[in-house]
Amino acid sequence: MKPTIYDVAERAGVSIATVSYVLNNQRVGKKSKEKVLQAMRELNYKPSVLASALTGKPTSTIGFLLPDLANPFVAEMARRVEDRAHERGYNLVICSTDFDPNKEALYTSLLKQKSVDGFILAGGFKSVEIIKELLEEQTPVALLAESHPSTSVNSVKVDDFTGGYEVTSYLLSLGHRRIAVLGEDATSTQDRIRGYKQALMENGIEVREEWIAISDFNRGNGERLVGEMLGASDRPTAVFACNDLLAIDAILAAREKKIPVPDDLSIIGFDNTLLSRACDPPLTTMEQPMQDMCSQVVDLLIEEIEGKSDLKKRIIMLPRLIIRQSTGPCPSDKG
Amino acid sequence: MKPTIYDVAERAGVSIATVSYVLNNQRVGKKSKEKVLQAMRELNYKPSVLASALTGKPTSTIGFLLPDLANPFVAEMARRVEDRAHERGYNLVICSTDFDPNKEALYTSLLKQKSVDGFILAGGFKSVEIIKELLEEQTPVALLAESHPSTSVNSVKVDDFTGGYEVTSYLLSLGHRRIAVLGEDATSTQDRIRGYKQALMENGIEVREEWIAISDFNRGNGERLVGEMLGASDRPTAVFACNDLLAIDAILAAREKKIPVPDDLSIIGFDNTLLSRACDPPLTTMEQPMQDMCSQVVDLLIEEIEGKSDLKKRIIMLPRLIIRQSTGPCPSDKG
DNA sequence: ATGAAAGCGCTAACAC
DNA sequence: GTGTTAGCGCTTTCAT
Repeated sequence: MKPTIYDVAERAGVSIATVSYVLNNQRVGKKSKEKVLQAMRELNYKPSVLASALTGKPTSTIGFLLPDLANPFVAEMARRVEDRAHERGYNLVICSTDFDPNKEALYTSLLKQKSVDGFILAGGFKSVEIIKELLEEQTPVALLAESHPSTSVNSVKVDDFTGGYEVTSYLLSLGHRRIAVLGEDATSTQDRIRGYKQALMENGIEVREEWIAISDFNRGNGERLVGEMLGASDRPTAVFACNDLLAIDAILAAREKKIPVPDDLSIIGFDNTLLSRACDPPLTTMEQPMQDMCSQVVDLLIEEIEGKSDLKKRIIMLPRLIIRQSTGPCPSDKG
Repeated sequence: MKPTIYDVAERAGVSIATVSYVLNNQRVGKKSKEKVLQAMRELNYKPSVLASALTGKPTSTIGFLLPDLANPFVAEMARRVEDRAHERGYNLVICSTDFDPNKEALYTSLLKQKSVDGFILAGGFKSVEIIKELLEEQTPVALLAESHPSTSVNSVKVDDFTGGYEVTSYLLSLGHRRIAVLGEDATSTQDRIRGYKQALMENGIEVREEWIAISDFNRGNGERLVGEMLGASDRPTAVFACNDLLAIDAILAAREKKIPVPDDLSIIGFDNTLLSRACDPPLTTMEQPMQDMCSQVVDLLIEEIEGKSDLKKRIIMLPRLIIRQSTGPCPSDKG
């Protein structure tokens, strides 16, 4: 049987209270501390997190709800969050919610039963009610790549509006005037599109709603949407995809239609994932400072969990344009 | 405060035992059962997994140790495992071990303290000692995309030897005689290389050790290794990469050296991940029946956890060749 | 500085 | 069929 504090206490010739004290670095005589430590080593004793959690102590476990672990961007995020959490002595329970409010409710409830200390909710978390509920019951929460303007909750994200604005400005600077957007049904997309519209407007360019496509989360859907836009006689010369995965959809659509990228069509992504280097042509994209963002949410959450700070923060980071080979001057402008 | 069985019992006018019984679907009178259920609803009662686990019941949590969540292949695997686990009512605690035995030891120990019911160890798990240790203490374990011939442990994987053999046979059938391999330091690579050598030998082709490259786990390392092989005057006409990520490294190396794929160099991958469709040219690759494999390990592990079966199984699935555009006839053979 | 003992929420004999 | 009660392993108050 696994050794318990009783075994350790007995072996060290002290009471279980004393053992518990050394476990928690409380006041203990140097001598008995040494004996206890010795006994622990000899028995290869590992305290039970369960038992200690039952008495009210935290479990050092964080629930991480994300849309879909199979998405490389999300997976990379998960890895960064995991790393930081481990560094801080926490474990991660990961659940993919598929943008489904039912799953969100299910998993938050489940994880609460398992006494996670807090939640990190990653971009694309749908249910504001759940967030509010967690907040009300004082469950520590932090949002990653997402924020809720009206709610007082910790969050870390990039400035999506600026991102959209800068992407569009860059395309404009290349001479493009006919710029399409491919996004998904998420708040980040909305903000990026606002930035896109702003940039167009400032340059006196009309926004064409038929060039704003929102993909659902089925793989290949973006490819179809871009295909349709490219099929029209009057087609865009540039596509701003709201993430790298969608940008690849756009590349596939262009390839299908035999439209050379970037010569006849510029494509720009968002996220700067591994994918953006691997695809052909390598993707011009907006980089999100992933590592930083992930460390920050974890730290934010842990601060709240450990009660070191009860002020909520909203951290906004700035994205950065990475120019590769999927973008070029507007065709009609060329020599 | 969160309601406990005591609250429920009081409200329903029964004893806590009765409440516990309905919780566990034991013999209870229909009447009191109804009352208890009613009380639970009214109080929005959720049982504490901690407390029940402390009495020896399982936690319905599985520890999933994998090499690196940021690797898209691994992430996809994680997602499948997650799905199946959730279907069966289990949660997943995921830890990336980076092929580092120290991390492996750390996380298994940590998760044992948190009373996970069992472990799934994914391909590339280094430490045989840890596996043996888990086995000895009767901790349920299942291996995914990995197996240990000498140990009696549940495992699910593809037949790597056959995979390597078939990849090589296919390349041979295209006329290639100078075939390089790019692998990583994993048992799966070793088996695939055995298959590769076997196929070469059967065709009377000499194995050239300088064409067998093993990449470490630093990104871009594979690219360098292939670059070196392609730089030699006497270079291979085909590269067998032991996973899609490495195949992309090979594509990048070829692109760098301005060697057209597949015209002057055929490249073949393994895994059939999302990447293989997205890259250019789309990758010919061996498909692992990921979804099946993942469901199976989860089921295998849960069977052991729930004590429904104490026989160990080793499940071997067969990989399947997916032909896309990264492979073609050997240059010198061409019209 | 250390120990005795109550209690965290639940399970499972055992008794009725 | 239902209640009583003794734990599960640990924390923590209160004495000493």
